[in-house]
Amino acid sequence: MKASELAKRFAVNVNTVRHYVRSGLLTPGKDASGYHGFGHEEVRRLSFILRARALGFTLDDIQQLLSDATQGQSLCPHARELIELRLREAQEKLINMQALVKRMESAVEEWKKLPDCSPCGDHICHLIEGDHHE
Amino acid sequence: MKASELAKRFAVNVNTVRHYVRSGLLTPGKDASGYHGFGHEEVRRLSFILRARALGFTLDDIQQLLSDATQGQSLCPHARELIELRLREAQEKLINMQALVKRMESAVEEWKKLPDCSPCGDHICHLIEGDHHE
DNA sequence: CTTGACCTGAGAGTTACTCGCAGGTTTATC
DNA sequence: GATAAACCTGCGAGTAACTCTCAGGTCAAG
Repeated sequence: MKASELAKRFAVNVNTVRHYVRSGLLTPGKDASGYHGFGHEEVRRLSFILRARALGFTLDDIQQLLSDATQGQSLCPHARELIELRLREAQEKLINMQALVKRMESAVEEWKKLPDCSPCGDHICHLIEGDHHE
Repeated sequence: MKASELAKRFAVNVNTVRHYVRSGLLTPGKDASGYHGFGHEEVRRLSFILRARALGFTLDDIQQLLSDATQGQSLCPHARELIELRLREAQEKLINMQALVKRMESAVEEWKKLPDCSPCGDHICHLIEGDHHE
């Protein structure tokens, strides 16, 4: 199976597959003419990668887990540890995003009540510099 | 005023100031020995940049707005347009983040009930590949 | 046998910093 | 007045996870 076929099968961009190959997450063989040969093993690996990605693991985490697996270890303890870390990070990021969206929404609302500013020496833009979103 | 003094005044990393200089957002003069000279104008610009950044504008947006301003135009219409765009993007990102955090939280909960997997030929990790978070 | 479709690896671009480096400057000490 | 510590400078590279583009190789059809 070639990269493009694998990509189609999982509905991902072919460049994503190539990126995973380049990063060492996938290690397809090669046929006589230099084309990739993705087999069962690679299909399973990509499936695993996409699942893990959807759970918030970084590609580097996934690389570590796969490397645990090829050494015959159970990767579960490692996976449990990592997901808790990534979850905490994601929760923090979420809180920041929520605050940002709130700031942006209230700025949009406030700005509706304000006229456009004419340029003057004191400020660059009273909408952005105003104190209505402090 | 040198870069480090400006940075301290706004409590940002001095490298951030330098980054803004490199990107053309700040355009300090130079003194005889090659050190930056940040004056009132630059202080005002940095203040504007930080406010705009906190409202979700990208540095490229801010560059555009500042360039409008130096051409004597009112940048408000442009700012209104841009913030609506960035807000839509941020809302979408927020929704994705919320979904991700939810998936992660329920995975962590589910995994508590499951034992570590022993390696077997059928899967890489049943926690990650399992169907409990579909 | 040529055209067009497809494949490959490698390199660069994205965002907004952040860090490290080599070399120049200023200040304090002896 | 020499020297060392503590600054400053621009520049290059690294971060995450792709995505795009490119030149060059391969293959099937007409």
